[in-house]
Amino acid sequence: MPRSRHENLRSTDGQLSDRAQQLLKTLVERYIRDGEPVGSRTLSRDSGLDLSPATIRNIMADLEDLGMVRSPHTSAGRVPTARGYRLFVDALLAVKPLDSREVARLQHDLLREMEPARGDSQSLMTITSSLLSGVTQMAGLVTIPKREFGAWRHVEFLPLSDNRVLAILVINEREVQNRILELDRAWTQAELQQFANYLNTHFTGRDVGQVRESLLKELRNTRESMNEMMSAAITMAEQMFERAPPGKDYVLAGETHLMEFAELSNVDKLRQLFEAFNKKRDILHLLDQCVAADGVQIFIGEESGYQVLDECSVVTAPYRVNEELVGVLGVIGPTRMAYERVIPIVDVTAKLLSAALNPRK
Amino acid sequence: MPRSRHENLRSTDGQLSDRAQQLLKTLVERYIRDGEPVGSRTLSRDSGLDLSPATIRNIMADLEDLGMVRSPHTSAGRVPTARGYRLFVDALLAVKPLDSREVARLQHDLLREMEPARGDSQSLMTITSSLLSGVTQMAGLVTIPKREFGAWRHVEFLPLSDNRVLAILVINEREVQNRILELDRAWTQAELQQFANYLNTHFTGRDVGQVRESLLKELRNTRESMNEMMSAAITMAEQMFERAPPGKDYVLAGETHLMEFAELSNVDKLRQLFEAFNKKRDILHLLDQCVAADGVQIFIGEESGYQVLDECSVVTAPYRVNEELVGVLGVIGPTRMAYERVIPIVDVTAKLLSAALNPRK
DNA sequence: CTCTGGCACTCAAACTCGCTGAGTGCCAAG
DNA sequence: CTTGGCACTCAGCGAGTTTGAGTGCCAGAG
Repeated sequence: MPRSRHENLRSTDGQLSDRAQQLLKTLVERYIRDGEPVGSRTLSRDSGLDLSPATIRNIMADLEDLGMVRSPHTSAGRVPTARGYRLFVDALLAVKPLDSREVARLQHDLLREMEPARGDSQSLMTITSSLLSGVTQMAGLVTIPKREFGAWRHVEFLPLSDNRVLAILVINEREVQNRILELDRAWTQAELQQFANYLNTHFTGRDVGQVRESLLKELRNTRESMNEMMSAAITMAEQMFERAPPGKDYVLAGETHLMEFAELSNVDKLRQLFEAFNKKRDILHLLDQCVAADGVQIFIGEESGYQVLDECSVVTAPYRVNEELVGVLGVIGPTRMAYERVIPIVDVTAKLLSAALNPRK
Repeated sequence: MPRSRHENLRSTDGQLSDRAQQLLKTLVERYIRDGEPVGSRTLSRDSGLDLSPATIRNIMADLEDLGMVRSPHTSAGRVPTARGYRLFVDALLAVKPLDSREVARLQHDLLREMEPARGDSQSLMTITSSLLSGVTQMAGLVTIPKREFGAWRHVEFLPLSDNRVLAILVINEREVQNRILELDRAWTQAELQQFANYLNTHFTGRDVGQVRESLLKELRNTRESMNEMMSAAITMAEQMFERAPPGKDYVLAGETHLMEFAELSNVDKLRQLFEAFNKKRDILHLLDQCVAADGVQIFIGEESGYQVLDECSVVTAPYRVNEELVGVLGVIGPTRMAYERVIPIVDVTAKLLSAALNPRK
């Protein structure tokens, strides 16, 4: 139990008093702006509450007991903790939905960059990541969707040695994926051609995700009634989908921006962070958690559970194709970032990317 | 004209005396080992020359006049300059050709990693780059060859909208390249199929580079005698080769190692370096100069002409396919690197990669 | 002419000291 | 509950000191 002498600053359910919230808000805003511990005098001046520094000191002591703020050392001002940021972001921050002129600008920039890469979703991810990083001056991040989407265009099978077959699948206008299939027997080139023809006539123009699903269903339901050729063709297509695309898992851009922040000027910390980016595993795991939740997600500092992200926050939003969430994008920056600006940017960018990926346009 | 009072320490043609060379050698070795300015006393002890510190100081003054060494400040020892390193690697360094056990180890590691990626040269580059970085504890670097190589396997043309065609070229076992061709008129799927058939029957199994050359020749020589179909097919194939592969230009690995070096602990310098890696342009230009020269090439510090590489050295070696130099690989590290070790490693790795890429095995 | 010991000198790095100013905690009075 | 007052703390800064490694130069020995 906190030994604060001002228990009544919080209402009974553990919430903070309005006054305390207002002060926390001002403190966080100040700290985000200047990056320096905020003292009671400053708060007294800037909070608009007309309280003396002494009173504010009392309230700050309470906030400290609650773990919302802390002092770097005895005679410094207060700095928000992860928990303080959390409250700030959840309850105190008024995210204004981004000036429509700015939205237009983002959209314009994105479309301009995307123009030459139309139809190649890998490039779209890269471009979007760069845009995010450029506009926020932090690191941009876009996951490559695990689920395939887009219109089935064409498939081609080429025999390799040892029962192996190279499958080439063209999706959309210009997206080409290739896998190696390990089969249980060798097929002649003519047979493979037949399979490809069969699949192409059936599936061309349909959404790849749907194709995948209907393959599963069709195989189970009508296996007996199929002739050998159809059956083999479908088995191959199935295997093609099973082998996950070998590509990378997310596209990162503008990592170098992170080097400009004072709180990351520790080279060792920086190194660990960059190594985590390269290893990808942890970051990916974190991002996975964000695909599920609709809307903007925020991880603040230690909240993420990964030690390297100590002094970083991650702001993400999922993007969708055909109403289905398929990936996330976002930014990574110092905990001390301008959430107010970053949140709507990430939000809008996710929507713009969704729009760009959406087949009907 | 240097005002040294010991002109005779150099022989008439401007070379250094043996003694001075020996001292420079010891100095560079020391400095590479410890990273700290080397004083006259240390040299007197370690050079094996049986000279007093005072004498050595005189010689050092000469070396300083010649721009081989410099003092960080008055009362510090001497540190090699780029020119000093240059003389060291060119004349003083005895590169022993790497223990055959170590070669075997390298080869073993490389082959083990490459096994699952056989036939996909992009992956081979990535793997090689990682290996270089891992074994040298610096940044590894492999350029993607500009010239294509490998056996033509299969080509496929798919019509897109607006006279555009998606060309898919399969090389070797599993390497798939695709380009978009902008043509002067639309072709039907059947026509495109004919073109592809024609090209495949003619070229399958042949080296892509040779195909490219013979396309140029054939088109000029026999254009008149060809029927329209052949002519169109060849024009398309030509265009396919013209459009450079869209991929990246080099594969970098282990940049993070560079953060561990004291001379790069300046965050700002580090940022500039990493930005140069991302922009690629300058680095690529530097690497281009290395493809021509056979054998190991070394750029030391400012020699490269790029300001960001100030305190870095780049050690490269070209690799080849079919006796032809097609790309370079190498490492980037601090000027103060163990050249003696790095040079043979880069050399051998280039040979190993060449072997792995060589079609006849 | 070459080498060497000696000597004066320089300078970065490490440490101390004291000061200042921003800020705190606590208390007693309004 | 709020406030002014007071004692206290502590990082940061600048100035001063010491230390040690190392230099340059000189004069004498070989």
